[in-house]
Amino acid sequence: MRVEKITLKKIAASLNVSISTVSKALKDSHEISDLTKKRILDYVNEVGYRPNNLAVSLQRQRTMTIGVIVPELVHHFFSRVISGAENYASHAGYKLLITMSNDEWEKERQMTDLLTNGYVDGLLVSVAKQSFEKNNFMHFSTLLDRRFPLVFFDRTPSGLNVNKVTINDVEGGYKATKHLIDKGAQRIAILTTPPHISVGADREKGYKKALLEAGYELDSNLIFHIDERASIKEQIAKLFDLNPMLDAVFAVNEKYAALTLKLAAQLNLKITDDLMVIGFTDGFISKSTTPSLSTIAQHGFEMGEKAMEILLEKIEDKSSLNTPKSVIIPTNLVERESTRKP
Amino acid sequence: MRVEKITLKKIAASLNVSISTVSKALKDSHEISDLTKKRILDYVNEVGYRPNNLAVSLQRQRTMTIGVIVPELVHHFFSRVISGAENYASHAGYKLLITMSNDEWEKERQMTDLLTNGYVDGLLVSVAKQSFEKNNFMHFSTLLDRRFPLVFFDRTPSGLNVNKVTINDVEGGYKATKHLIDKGAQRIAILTTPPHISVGADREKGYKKALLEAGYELDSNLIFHIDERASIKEQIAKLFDLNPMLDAVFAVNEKYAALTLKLAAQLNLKITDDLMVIGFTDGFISKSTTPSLSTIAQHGFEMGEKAMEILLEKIEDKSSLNTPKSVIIPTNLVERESTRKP
DNA sequence: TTGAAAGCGCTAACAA
DNA sequence: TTGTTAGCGCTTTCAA
Repeated sequence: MRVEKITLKKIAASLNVSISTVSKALKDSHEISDLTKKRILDYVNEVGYRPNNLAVSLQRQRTMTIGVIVPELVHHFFSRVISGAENYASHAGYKLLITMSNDEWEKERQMTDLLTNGYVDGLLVSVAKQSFEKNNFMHFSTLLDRRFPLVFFDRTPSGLNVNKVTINDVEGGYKATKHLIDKGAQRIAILTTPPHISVGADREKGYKKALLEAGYELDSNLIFHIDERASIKEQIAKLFDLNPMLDAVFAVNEKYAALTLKLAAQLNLKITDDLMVIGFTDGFISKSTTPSLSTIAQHGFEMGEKAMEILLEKIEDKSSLNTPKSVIIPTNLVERESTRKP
Repeated sequence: MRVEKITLKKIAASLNVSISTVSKALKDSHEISDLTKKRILDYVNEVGYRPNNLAVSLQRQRTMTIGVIVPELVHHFFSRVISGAENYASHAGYKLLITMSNDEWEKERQMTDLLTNGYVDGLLVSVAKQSFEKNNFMHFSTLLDRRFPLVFFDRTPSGLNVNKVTINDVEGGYKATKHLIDKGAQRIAILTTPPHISVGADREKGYKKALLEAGYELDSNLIFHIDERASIKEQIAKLFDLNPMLDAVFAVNEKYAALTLKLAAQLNLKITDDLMVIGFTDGFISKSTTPSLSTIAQHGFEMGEKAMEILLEKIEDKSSLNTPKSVIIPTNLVERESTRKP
């Protein structure tokens, strides 16, 4: 069992050649004779040499890897974005290194630091909730100053002129609400996030826009900002308690939508006669509930691909860094059983 | 806007001191006078210097980061394991770098190579499906030869004596099936993976064991190996077609279980009178379906913590590498509506 | 065709 | 208290 690590230096010593000869031979350089090449290659295969990536990257000042920072991994949507990014990146010869911020500012800062100081050539980020709460994006503005290639997706920092790929959340919220209105709903509630989460706030804007446009009145009893630190289910239960006449719910994510459905079943409410529900994000959950959930599809995979496309463009052509690019991925309504009326 | 990168060398030159003085000052070394320290620190803060992690790691031969390779991210279970691993690691001062194999052998090999040649001090892996199909684990045996700290979780390579944290899948399958038997089921089907996926195969073993022990006969019509490249739903539909007398289904994962429930609703089968369903993995899906799903909880978070605990132990005490450690995380039955009879 | 040497950015032993 | 130097493992230019 071998334990010491093998380096070019050791190979060179064993074979009585210089380090540069070994290095060149491994790159199949024409400078090296076939005989020497073979001798070196044979030996290298035998001992199972692997170049040290740290040294290579340090020297090359290029890593061919891209960093991704997401708030969490459990969300189907983020996983899809990552898959899309991975797909695009791998075709271009880049690898992906993924980290989680856990929605914490400090961890986001730490991972940004780790990745952008040598590990990766570019960074893809969806911003942590806590960074919005603190309204602190200085770890990103430093990167911008350094002209480090950086693209945001879905959750983008406020007040910074950056590259970003998002969906039109206002429009998405509008579409969802409009759909409920078209189906005849009279009292439509929204289950949304606290106001500092831009995606939730925007979907809420769309909700309000659709209601007002249709001549409905806004009712603050119907607008619930879910606090995830407490029991989500109890908060939804309270919504039902407070609003006996409720006939439709727009939930800004799959989780809230699925829980609403579950609670409705417990309350013996008939979908869609008594209640209609529409969610957001077309993940596995929406397809597998009974009844299945109508939703707004976000196309995470495409978002990841597009974000990576922009990032690689910024990496390969640094001059393009001067003009931040902003792309909006279209959403669309997916109608399923939870809003399908005869 | 600053664009060139700042290094110790440049700082030293600007301040007319040596590189090592700057380096020491940044570490708050007692060797450096307070005056010089202040001068350096002030300057460093002003220009926003960040050490190059590549250089630091190369020099230190230590990165304080751990690599994780998972088949995919969309599975709630893997996300939970990662969270557990992250939790333990961060308390010990380690960071996590996550990559996906996409269940592909080549990508798994590539990421193993990338991470273990400089980027990380240790590796946590759940093996790709394709590696089982090819029965090729040489990228791992090379690591073992090199005595690189390595711990597997959930899906472990066959025929290699390695550190691993798993659940007892045979026992899990047994518990699930036994539960259905206890509830009075007569014709119990299993929806499982192709035989080369060890976790599926083991759960199937437990299924058979429970049936035989209870005096049931094994019926190959009731054993379905799902091929995920084709429509899962159609395959489940076929199971129902073939077995009109079917009264219970054990699905080896949440996805198959949720789809079974959905199909049952479409066929107007009453849960639990006509059909009972039990799944595997206690994720969000199992809780949110209607009826909610009974399942075998795998405790992914604990698995991640334990795997990381073992890995860090191997890293800190290299001598422990000689004795591979194998830990089994207990599973438990979670009874919900899909098997709850009056 | 091969080798010497500089350098990527940093740490740390040793010298001044 | 500060600076010089060697070296982590590699690439690459230039010399032999």
